[in-house]
Amino acid sequence: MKIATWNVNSLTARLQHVLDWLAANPVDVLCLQELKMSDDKFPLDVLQSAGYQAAYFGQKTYNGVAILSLAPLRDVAKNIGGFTDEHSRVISATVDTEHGPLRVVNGYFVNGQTPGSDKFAYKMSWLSALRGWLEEELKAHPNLVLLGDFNIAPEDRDSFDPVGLHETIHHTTEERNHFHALMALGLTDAFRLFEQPEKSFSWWDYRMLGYQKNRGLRIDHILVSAPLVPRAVGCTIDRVPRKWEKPSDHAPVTLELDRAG
DNA sequence: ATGGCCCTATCGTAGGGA
Repeated sequence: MKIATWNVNSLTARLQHVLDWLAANPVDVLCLQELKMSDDKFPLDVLQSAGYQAAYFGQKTYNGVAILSLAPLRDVAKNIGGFTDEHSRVISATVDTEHGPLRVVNGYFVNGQTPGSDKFAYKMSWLSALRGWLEEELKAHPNLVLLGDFNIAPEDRDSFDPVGLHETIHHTTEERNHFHALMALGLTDAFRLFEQPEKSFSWWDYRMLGYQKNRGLRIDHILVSAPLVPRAVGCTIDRVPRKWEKPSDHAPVTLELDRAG
């Protein structure tokens, strides 16, 4: 089965791209971030017509996350347990696979704007809350995948300019420590389980011909719990939709579990 | 050298993104 993540930068603006991408890449589960719409605007009908069920958690203008799935979704939960958040940033659900239940945790992590800012402080407390909550979630759900837009480039090789952007947003030691703390819970960066091209990124700035010059960051991730590691057979970034007209600034990332069949 | 785009909300411009 295949599970993917994609920050679409407005589902209103990108609905046709999502439908086109799913038609070409019929993944079992697609996690979306930055819906930028309230729940009453969610295009459930058209997604169902494409064969997908959906759990969604939106808000007006900003943020918003959804899980699309060919198979039924159950036990849907919103945001981080025990953490009061005015933003709609996390949605979780369980999908039943041939190898048992899979808990899917889809997150639109805080951007943080600038180290030292209030928004950066919010990012740090949000990440701390996420870690504490996930520690318990992993006990309840051994087969767990945490995926989404992390807004963290975990290593220097995940940035087009690690020297020039040293200790700037997405590159700070504090953010990377949080990423490592998630891995210390027993999560593995699925992308790095496999050989990958150098300068593999999942986001490129709209400005400065970012995509054309491959000035990007790898900030969209799929982390898997220990029982899923031997089941992983591939993890790839699909740059194709980044070349489409009026694209999202992010590309989808896909993990394949349990070789098709 | 600097900043250069896109989306939303809303109708000229501001906030946010990364």
